[in-house]
Amino acid sequence: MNLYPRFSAHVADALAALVADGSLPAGLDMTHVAVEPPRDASHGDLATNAAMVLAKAAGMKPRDIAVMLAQSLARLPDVAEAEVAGPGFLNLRLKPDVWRAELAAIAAAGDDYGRSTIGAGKPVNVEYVSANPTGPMHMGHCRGAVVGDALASVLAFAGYRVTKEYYINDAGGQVDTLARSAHLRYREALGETIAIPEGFYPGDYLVPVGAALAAEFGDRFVAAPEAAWLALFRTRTVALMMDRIRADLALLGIRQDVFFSEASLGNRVQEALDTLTAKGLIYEGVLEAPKGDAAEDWEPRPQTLFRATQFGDDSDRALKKSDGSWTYFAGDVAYHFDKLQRGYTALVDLFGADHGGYVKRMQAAVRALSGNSVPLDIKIVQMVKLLRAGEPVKMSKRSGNFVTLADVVEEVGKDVVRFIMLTKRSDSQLDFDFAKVVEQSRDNPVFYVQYAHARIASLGRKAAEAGIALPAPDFGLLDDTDLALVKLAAQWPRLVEQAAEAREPHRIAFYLGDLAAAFHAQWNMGNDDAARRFVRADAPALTAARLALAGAIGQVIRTGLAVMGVEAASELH
RNA sequence: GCGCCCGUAGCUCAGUUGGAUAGAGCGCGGGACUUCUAAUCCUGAGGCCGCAGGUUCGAAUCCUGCCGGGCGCACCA
Repeated sequence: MNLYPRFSAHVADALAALVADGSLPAGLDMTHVAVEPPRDASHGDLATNAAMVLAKAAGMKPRDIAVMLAQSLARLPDVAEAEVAGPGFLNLRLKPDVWRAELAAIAAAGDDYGRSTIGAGKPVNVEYVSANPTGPMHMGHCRGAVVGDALASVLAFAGYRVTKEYYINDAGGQVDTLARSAHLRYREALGETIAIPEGFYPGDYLVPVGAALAAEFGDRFVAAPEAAWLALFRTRTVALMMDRIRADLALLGIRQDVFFSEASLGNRVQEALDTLTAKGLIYEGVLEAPKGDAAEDWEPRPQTLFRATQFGDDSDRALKKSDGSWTYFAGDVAYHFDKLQRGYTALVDLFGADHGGYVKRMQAAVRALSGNSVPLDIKIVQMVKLLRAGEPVKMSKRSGNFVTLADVVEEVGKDVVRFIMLTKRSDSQLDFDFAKVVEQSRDNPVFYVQYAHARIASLGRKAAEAGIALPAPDFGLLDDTDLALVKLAAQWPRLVEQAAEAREPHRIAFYLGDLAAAFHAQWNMGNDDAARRFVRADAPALTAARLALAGAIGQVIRTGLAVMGVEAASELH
C-alpha cells in the first residue's frame, strides 16, 4: 500500500481505538478527516486535521483530541515525532527509513509506481474530439484532443476501465454540403474546370477525395441527378474524411476505441424519446421567445419539447424542428442513451468553449435518462491562441486558411504539442507560441522537464566513463537532503488519484515541473559542494545509492510523461 | 435581459476539493561556471487573492449581492 493511504489507515485505527476506550464518543462522522502532506515542509511529513474536524461533534477542545491522537500515533514504528500545532493540527515526522523504503518501492514498482486501484475497474466513457468530418483537424480541435486523451490515460492509470470515444456528426445538412463539395472535386478530377460556389467547402483537402471518387465510380455520376449520388457520396466522403482525421489524431499519438456515427442512430432516436415520454418528460409546446439579440426572425411554433427545466436547465429543449425532423440535440440524447445502455458508471464529454451553452441540457438529458444514477461530467476546453514570437497567427476558417494540426505537429513535434496543451487548466485560455515552445530555457516547461530526465539519463554514462565500479545500492547512505527528492516522488501516487478524480490532467504537467525543479536544485548543489554530486569517483557506494535515487526520479518523470502521452528524452540537442 | 466560465505579484499562471505565514516562472536587483551539460541553480524586492456581506474552529476555495472580462442564448451541427 502506498504511503499516504497507509497513514490514513493508521489515523483511522487510532481514532477507532480512542472511541473504543471511551476517550471519544461513538458515532462521530469521520468523512472529513484528512491525512495529507502539509504545504509547508517545516510542519513535517504528514498532517491530519482530525482533531479540528471532530472537536465540535465530540464536544471537546481540538487540542485535547490532538494530544491523545499524538500519543497514540507516536507509538508507530515509522513515526519519529508527533506534534500538535496551530489550532489543532497533528503533524507527523517520519523516520528516514520510511523514505528509504519508499525509494525501494519506487524502484521495485518501476513503470507501475503510482498506478492506482481507486477506479476499481469501473467503466468510464470519455468522449473527445468529435470534430465534424467536413475537414482535417485544425488547431481548434487540438487541445480538446490532447486533454481528452490525457484524461482518459490518467483515468486508466487510476484503475478505471476507459473507453475513448469519438462521435461522428455525419447526419446534418453540413454533410450534404460536404458531399456536394466532394462531387465538384470529383468532376474536377475527371477533367472539368470547376468554380466553387459560396457555401461549399473550398479546401484543397477535398481534391484527393474527388480523385478517389473518380477512381471508384468513373464518370457514372457526372451528369446524374443529385438524388442518384448524394447519399453515396456522403457515405464515401465521410469515410475518407474520417480516415484523414484518424491519421491526424495518430500524429498526436491518439487512437480512440469507438467511433460512433450519428447517422447510424436510426430509430434509436425514437427509442430514446419513447423512454422520456414514458417518464412524462415530453410534450408538445411553444417556447418563449429568446431574450437575446438573435430573436429577430423568431416566431412561435409548436414543437416536441423535452422538460429539461426539471433537471436544472434554463429552458425546455426542442427535439424536433418545426418541419418534424430531429434536432441535433435529439440525436445527442439518443447517443448518450446508447452510452448509458452500454453500462458506463460515469460519462465524460469534452466540449469546445463555444458549446458552453449546451452543457446544462445535455446533463439534464442524462439525468433524466439514467434516473440520476450516472454522472455526466462535461469539461469545457477553452481556445488556444496561436502566436509566433508574440504576434497572433492569422487564420480564417472561411477561406479554408487555417492552421492544421498536422502542420503544427510537423513543426514542433508531438511531444511539445501534447505537453504545452496540458500546461494550463483546460477551462482557461492558452497561448501557444511557436517560438517559445521549442525554446531551450527555464520558461519552457517541456524542455525543463525533459532536461531533468536527460540529466538523469546521463548519470549512468558518466559513472561508466569514470570507471566507477558500482556495488548494489545501499539506501542507508542517503541523507535527508537526498531523501527530500523521495518525498516529492512519493506524492506521485496521490497526484494520480487527485488528477483522475478531479478530471484535471494538467496537474501532472505541474507536478512534473516541480519534480524537475527539485532535481535540478539537487544537481546544482554539486557545484558548490562536490560532496553532493551524484557521481563521485571517490565514493562508489554512495554513487550507487545516488544513481538509484536519480533513477527513481527519472522513473517517475518518465511515467508521468507517459500518462501525458509524451516520450521522455534521454538526450537533448 | 438570462445562463455558464473567469478575476490570485508588473506579466503568464499554480494553489493538494475548507487548513497553518497564499506559491512558481518570466521580468527587475544581487550572486554561483577550474562543473556530474551554468540549456542550470541560489538569493532579494514585489499581494486589501476584483469589492461587500454571510456560513465556521478556519475561506483564494462554499453561499448571496454587486463590479469587471470572455462565451452562449428556439427550429445550426
